[in-house]
Amino acid sequence: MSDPVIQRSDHPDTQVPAADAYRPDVIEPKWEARWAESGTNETDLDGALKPFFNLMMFPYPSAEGLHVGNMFAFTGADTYGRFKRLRGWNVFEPIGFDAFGIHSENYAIKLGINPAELIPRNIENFRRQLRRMGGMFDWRHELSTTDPRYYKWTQWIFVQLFKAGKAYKKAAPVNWCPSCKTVLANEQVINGACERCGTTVEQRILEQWFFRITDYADRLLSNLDDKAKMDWSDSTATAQRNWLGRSEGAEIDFPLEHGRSIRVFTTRPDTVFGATFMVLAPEHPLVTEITTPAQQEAVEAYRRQVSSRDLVSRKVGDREKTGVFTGAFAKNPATGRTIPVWIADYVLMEYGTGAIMAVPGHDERDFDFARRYGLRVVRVLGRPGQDPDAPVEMSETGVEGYRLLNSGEFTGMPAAEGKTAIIRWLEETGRGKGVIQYRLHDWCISRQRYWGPPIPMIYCDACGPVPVPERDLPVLLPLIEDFRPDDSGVSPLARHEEWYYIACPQCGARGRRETDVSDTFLDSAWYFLRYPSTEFDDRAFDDLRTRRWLPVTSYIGGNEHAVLHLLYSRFITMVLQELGHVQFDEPFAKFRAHGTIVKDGAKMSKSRGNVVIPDEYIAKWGADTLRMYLMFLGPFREGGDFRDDGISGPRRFLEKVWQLVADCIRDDASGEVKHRILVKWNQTKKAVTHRLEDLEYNTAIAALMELLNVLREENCRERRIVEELIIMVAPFAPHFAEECWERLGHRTSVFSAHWPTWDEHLTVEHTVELVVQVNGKTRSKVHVRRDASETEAVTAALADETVRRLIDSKEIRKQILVPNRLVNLVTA
RNA sequence: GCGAACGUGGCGGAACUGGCAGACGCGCAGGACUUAGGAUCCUGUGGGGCAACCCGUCCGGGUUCGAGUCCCGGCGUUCGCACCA
Repeated sequence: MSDPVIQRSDHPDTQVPAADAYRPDVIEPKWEARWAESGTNETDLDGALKPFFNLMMFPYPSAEGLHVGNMFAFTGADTYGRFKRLRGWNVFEPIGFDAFGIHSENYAIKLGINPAELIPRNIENFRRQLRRMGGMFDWRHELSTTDPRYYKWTQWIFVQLFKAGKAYKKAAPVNWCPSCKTVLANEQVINGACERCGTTVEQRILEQWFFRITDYADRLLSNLDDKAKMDWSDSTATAQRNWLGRSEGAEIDFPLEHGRSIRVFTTRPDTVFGATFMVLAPEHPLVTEITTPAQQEAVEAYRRQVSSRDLVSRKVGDREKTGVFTGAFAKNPATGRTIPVWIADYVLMEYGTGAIMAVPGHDERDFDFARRYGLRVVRVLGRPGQDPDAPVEMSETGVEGYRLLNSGEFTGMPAAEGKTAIIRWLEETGRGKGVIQYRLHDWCISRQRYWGPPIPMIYCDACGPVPVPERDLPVLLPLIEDFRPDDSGVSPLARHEEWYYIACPQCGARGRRETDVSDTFLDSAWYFLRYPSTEFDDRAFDDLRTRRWLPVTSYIGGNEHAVLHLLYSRFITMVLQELGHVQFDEPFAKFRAHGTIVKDGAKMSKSRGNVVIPDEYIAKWGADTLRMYLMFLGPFREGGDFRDDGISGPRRFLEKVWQLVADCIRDDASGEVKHRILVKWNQTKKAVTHRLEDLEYNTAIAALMELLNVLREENCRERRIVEELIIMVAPFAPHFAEECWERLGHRTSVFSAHWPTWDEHLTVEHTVELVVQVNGKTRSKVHVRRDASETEAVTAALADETVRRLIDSKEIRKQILVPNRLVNLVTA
C-alpha cells in the first residue's frame, strides 16, 4: 500500500489532505472499540419484535487460529445478519467454541499440556480474531462446550434420553484406531483409516452407549420434503437422504430343518425364485447352531480370519469374494427347492438381518460369489422375447423393462408389479412381509477419551446403570495429569479411584462411574438452543426465550457437516420436542451451505504450505478489504480461489468510495441528477437487495462497483446517493461504513439506518437499446422507447442501413420481439 | 461402481423463466502526471481479418427464429457414499 503521507495527485477530484487518507489500521480498531462500549451488537432478547436468529457453525478453537475458511464462512453469515438488521430485523448473532474433542486432545498430547490449560489460550486468540474481522457478535452470549455451565446441560440431555429409553448400552464391534486409542464412529473412518491420523482401523468389541436415532429415520426423512418447516440447500437435503438410505423391500423367512428359519432382507423380493443359495454374515448368531460337524473347522477358521480384520477394510468393495459352506441347507419358500447356506464377509451383520438370499442371476455380488464357488445360477428376469433358459452371462439387475421368468404363477409380470404381488403373497402365506430398511445406524456416543463431558451414569451391582441425579450435575471432568489414552480400552478417568468410585444414587452402595465421555457431536447437537439462554444456570434453555428465538431463522455453514452435525441436531431436537422441552421438531428453518476456499487453484494444506493466514491480510489490507475480497472472489455457495493479486480490487473500490464521501462532504451541493444516474441508482438498489437475500455476494459487490463507476464518470456526489451507497456497503465493510457515516454527519451507527428502497419505474430507461437480429444473428442495434410495440420495433429495425441491406428484397417470414431486449427478423 | 455438482478470455468469475456471451475485478498494453511509480487518472483488451465480415462457452449430434442455458451420446474435474442385499 502507498504511504498516505506522501500520496499526492493533481487530479482535481483526488486532491485531498493526507490526514484524510483511508486508514483501516486506524478506523477499524476505533469502531471495534466503539461497538463494544456502546453495545451496538447486543440484541434485546426479551423485547425483540422481529427476532432473527442468525447462526453460523461455531468453530473448534485450534492452536493455529481462525483460518481463512472460517473467515469466509463467518463473513458470509455476518454480512447476511447485518443486511437483515438494516432491513429492520432484530438480529441475534451469537458465537461460541466447540472446544471438546479429539482435535484438541491430540494437540494437547503432542505438546504435553493438559487441554484444560491449552484450550482457553486458543479461545482467547479466536476471540481476538473474531472481533478483528468485525463480526456482529453478541459477546454476552458466548459459550464454550467445555464450560461446566454448558456441559452440565449436555449431560442433562443425555439423562433425558436415557430416561426416555432413547439411550442404551450394548456390546458392539466398533472401529478402533490403534494410534488415537479410541473408538471411531463409522463416519470418522475414511477408506479404512482414521479420519484424524490416517492409521488403519481395527475391529474391537466394547460396551458402548447408543442413541436410538434409527427410531426417527422415517421422520428425519419425511421432514426434508417439508419446505415450510425446513428450507435447506438441495445438496444438503440430498446428502441427508442418501445417508438415511431408505429402501423398500421385504423380509422373507427361509425354513431350516427342525422348524427354525433364516430371515433375510431383500429389496428385490421379485427375484425370490432365483435365490439358489443363502449367505449369512460370519458373526450371525445362527452360524454355530447350523454348521454341520464336517464343516465346523472350516467355518471357525473363516470366522477367526474375518474378525482379525477391521470393520472398514471389510467394507471396501470390489474385493474377491470369499466364504465357506456351513453344511446346512434351507428351503426356498417360493420354489420349494433345497439350497445351501454359506457364510461370507460380504454380508454385513449391521444391515438388514445379517443374512441374504443370494440371487446370482440378478445381483453382481452374488454372481461373483456363485461363479467362484460353482453355485447354481438361475434366470428369473428378462426383457421381452428373452429365452428363459438362456445361460446368465452377467447379472442383470434392472427393473425397468424387465419381466419375471421362471417364477411360477408370477411369470410374465413386469418386475415392479411382481415385487408388489410377491410381497402380497408372502404376507398372505405368512412367509414374509414388506418392510422398509434404513442405512442409518444408531448413534454411538461413547468415547474412551479424556477431553469431553463424562457420561453421567453410575453402575451399581444391585441397581444396574443409574443416571446421575439432575441435582448432582454437572459431573465435572477432573483435571488430571495423565490424560493420555492407553490401549487398555478404558478412559483415562478410570485410573482415578477417588473419582471412579461413587455411592449409588438409589441404594447408596458403592458404585462406579461411567468413565467414557460423550461424542463431540453431542456437544454441538444443541448449542443453538443454549445461545439465547446463556445467563440461566437453572435450565438448559429458557422457555420464553426459546419460543421467541427458535427455530433458528438462518443457518449458514459448510457442507462437510451436511450429514453428521445437522442430522444429530435434528434428532436431538425431535427427542426434546417429544419430551415436551421444545415446541418444534426441526431446529433450522433455513440452511444454506457455503463453498470452500482454495488457494491459487489448489486445496490449502499445511504440507503444501499454501495456507492463508487471515491475520496477515488484515494487517496489510484491513479487515474490511479482506471481508470484501472474500465475498467477491467467487459465488458464496460455491467458494472460490484466493489469489493474492485479486485483493487490490476491493481495496481500490473502498478507496474510491472513501474519496467520493470526502468529495460529498466538501461539496455538499445537491442538485438535478441525470436520468442515467437515477436509473443506475435504482437498478443497483434493487439488484443488491435481491442478491444479498440470495447470498450472491460477488454479484452484489459487482453491482455496487458499477454504480460507483457511473457516479465517477458523471462526477456525481449527490448526498442521498452517497449515503445509500454507504448503507449498501455496510454489510460487507462495517468499520468502513461506520466511519463514512459518521463523517457524513450522522451521530448514530450506520446499522440503525434503514436499508434503501427503490422506485421500480426508475429501474428502466425511457429509451432502450434493442438488439436487431436477422435470421438469429445480431446485426445491429436500434434505440426505441421503452415497451415499444412489435410494429414500432420492426419499423425502427428496418430503418437501419445494415438491416435493410441484409434483408434486401427478401420477404420477412416471421418477426419475434422480446420486449425491451431484441427483435429478430426471419427471412428465408 | 452409485449419487451430486461442475466444465465460459491470460486469471477469478458474470449472463433472470432459451434472447447482445465475457458484467465486475485482477492482469496486461499504450498514454497522462511524475526525480521516481509496484500510487493515481485516461484509453484499449476473446481469436482472426485492412475491411464489410468470419470464428468462438469441453467434444459430437439434435430441438428452436434464436442454445453457455433445453434434449441425446461422449470426455474431463471436484465432492460425497462405497460389498446397504
